[in-house]
Amino acid sequence: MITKAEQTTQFIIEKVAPLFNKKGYAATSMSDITRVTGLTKGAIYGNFENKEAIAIAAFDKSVNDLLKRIGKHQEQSPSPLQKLYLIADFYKTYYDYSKHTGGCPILNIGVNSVQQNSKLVERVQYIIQKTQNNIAKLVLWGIEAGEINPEVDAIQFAKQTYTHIQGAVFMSHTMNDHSYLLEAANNLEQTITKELKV
Amino acid sequence: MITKAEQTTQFIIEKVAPLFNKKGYAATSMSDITRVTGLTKGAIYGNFENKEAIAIAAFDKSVNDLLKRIGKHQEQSPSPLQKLYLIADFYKTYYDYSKHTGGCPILNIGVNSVQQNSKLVERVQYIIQKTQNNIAKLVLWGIEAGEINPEVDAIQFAKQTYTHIQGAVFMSHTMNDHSYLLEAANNLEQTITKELKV
DNA sequence: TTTATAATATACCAATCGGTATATTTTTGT
DNA sequence: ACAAAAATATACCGATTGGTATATTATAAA
Repeated sequence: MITKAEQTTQFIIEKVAPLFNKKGYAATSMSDITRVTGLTKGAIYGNFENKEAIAIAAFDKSVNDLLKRIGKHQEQSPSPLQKLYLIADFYKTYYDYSKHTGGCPILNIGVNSVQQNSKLVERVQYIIQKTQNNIAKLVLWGIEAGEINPEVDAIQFAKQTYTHIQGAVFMSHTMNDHSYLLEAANNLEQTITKELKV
Repeated sequence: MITKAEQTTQFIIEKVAPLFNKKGYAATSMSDITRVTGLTKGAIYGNFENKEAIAIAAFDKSVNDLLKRIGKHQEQSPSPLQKLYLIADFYKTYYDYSKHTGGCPILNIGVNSVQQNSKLVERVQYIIQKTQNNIAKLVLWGIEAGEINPEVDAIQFAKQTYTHIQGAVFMSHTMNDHSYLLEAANNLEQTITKELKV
């Protein structure tokens, strides 16, 4: 049985996630939170211990939504090589998607919680590491499957790929220009074709 | 003649720039500013109209220091191709440099002022555009000088290069790991050698 | 339908926010 | 050394901050 409070908790998280994403931890106030939810402080503090707990739940929600989406996009092919192409393909649509969630949670929360909020930055680091490992695993899997050149350094490729993508996310959002993400995605496709594909 | 106020203004900016860089606009308070400067509100508001003016001056100072440093580093060679290599070389040392200035001003102020402070984000956009144009100009100059393959798309290369570097700045600082910047710099050197050099 | 409990609203707290008026001190030109 | 002006310090402003104690309302089991 799903209680009323559990519903309210989810409702608050959904409403508040884009806010923390956009403004960051310090700049998001409790009155911002009551405003976007239409609830009072009593309701908010009845469901969360403090502001930090809300920010953490909001980050987790944003990231889980994102990871689910990327995961689903990769289901279009069972081949590890094709899954790598599908990651590039995913980021062609990421500008519009992340706009309506208040920006990229990894980038935004990463930048504005580093050396500011240890709990948040630890979560960001964990997600980055996890995402990187997933890319590296696809490469190793592709090598096993004979689809990818066995001389490729999986971890180095994963780091380089994720670095470039996050750079493109930053540039596109800061410059209000879709093209950085499009070109980074195209570039990734070319790199896969030239340097990974057997 | 340099007045006392002008001295104080510069002093405030120097002390405060790493603070805004690290914490962002909203999270940096006037009491933070009086604390790190050792001055009172009277002195601060005697030299700046408001908090936003301090943040803008701090950003300009951080960026000017950075651009001067990159410019100086490139003076080591008159050749446009070598200047591109020197840009890659510069970013090998950027992790330590940007750490003691509270992080990269372009990345940090970019992320936390986008859709929050139009004056700041406009300045960030201007600097990104300017830096990109400088890279593109080096490529064009290198083509004219016969050092660089004339088929290279200068603007595309500049965008891609700057995107990758900013991604590496983000990753290194968020993950507390120098290697992202080192590997991005090495990667840039390889790209110059393989795709630009005639 | 009643009752216990869970969930939300209201009203408040001290602390801090950005900013200002004025008093005091320091600098500057003479 | 002195007076005028510039620069800095002090003391305050109303508004807002995150958070809490308590009152009220809604839910759910009997």
